[in-house]
Amino acid sequence: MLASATNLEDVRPLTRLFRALGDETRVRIVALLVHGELCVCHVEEALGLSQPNCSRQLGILKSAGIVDSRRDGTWVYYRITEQEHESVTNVLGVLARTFGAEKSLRADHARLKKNCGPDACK
Amino acid sequence: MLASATNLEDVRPLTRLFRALGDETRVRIVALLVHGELCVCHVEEALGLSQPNCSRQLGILKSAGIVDSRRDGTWVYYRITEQEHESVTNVLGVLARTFGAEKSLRADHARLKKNCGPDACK
DNA sequence: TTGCCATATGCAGATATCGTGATATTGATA
DNA sequence: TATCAATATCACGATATCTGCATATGGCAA
Repeated sequence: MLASATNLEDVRPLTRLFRALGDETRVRIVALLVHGELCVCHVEEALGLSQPNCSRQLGILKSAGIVDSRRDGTWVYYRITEQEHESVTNVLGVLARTFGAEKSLRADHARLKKNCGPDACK
Repeated sequence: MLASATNLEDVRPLTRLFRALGDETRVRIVALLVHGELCVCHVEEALGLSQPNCSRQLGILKSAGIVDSRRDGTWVYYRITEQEHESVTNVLGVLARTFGAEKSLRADHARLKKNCGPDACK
């Protein structure tokens, strides 16, 4: 039976990914994080998001397994996670190639990251 | 300014794609169509969808620009479309590689397609 | 401890999405 | 023309998503 061949096991991880990325803000966040980890306040500033909204979108990406976070004092840094499913890795790879090529963005990103210290936010 | 670097023009086509694929049923449909075009009734049967639902999902994929359709008599055949944006093509390529590798699925698909004639449905 | 900063979460209203049953449309055929 | 088969759409209720405001948490420093 065909229905069983397209089994849900194969489809679910991708659906989960797509659902999480089905939002302009979150795609922009991932496009940023493709260049390396960033703390919340800089994503917030870079994309012009409100603090609660930024935190929430990152939370959604995190619970979808797309990003992970580490705490450093008061700051929380988010980065794109290593993936379990190859197909998911590949889709994220497309994003990396699509947005990773923009040198100006990468430079901005590096500057932001460098400045991410006690006096960097606000 | 960083916000302008991650410009919406780059992000929108991908967001549109992800949004359309952020549903299990639609990923399964795309996984089927990766092997070639199919008429509605066979997608319906293969995935165990109600007729209105199947037509609706295909409509959503179509208005998202992921699939296209041609009419042949009473039947309407859907297929995956050539894409304008390279990033979108690449994501669909991942799906093709992910689901295109399943030989059994492809065989089922070929059989279904072959049977798609006056007496094939129901 | 107190106070402050960065981040997270609860709540609420507006909006969007999903799936179903009923109905409309379109094309082939008699 | 009438009729049937395949597909599309409408109307609806149930459910989920999005975002702002207010508030809570967690860490640091005085």
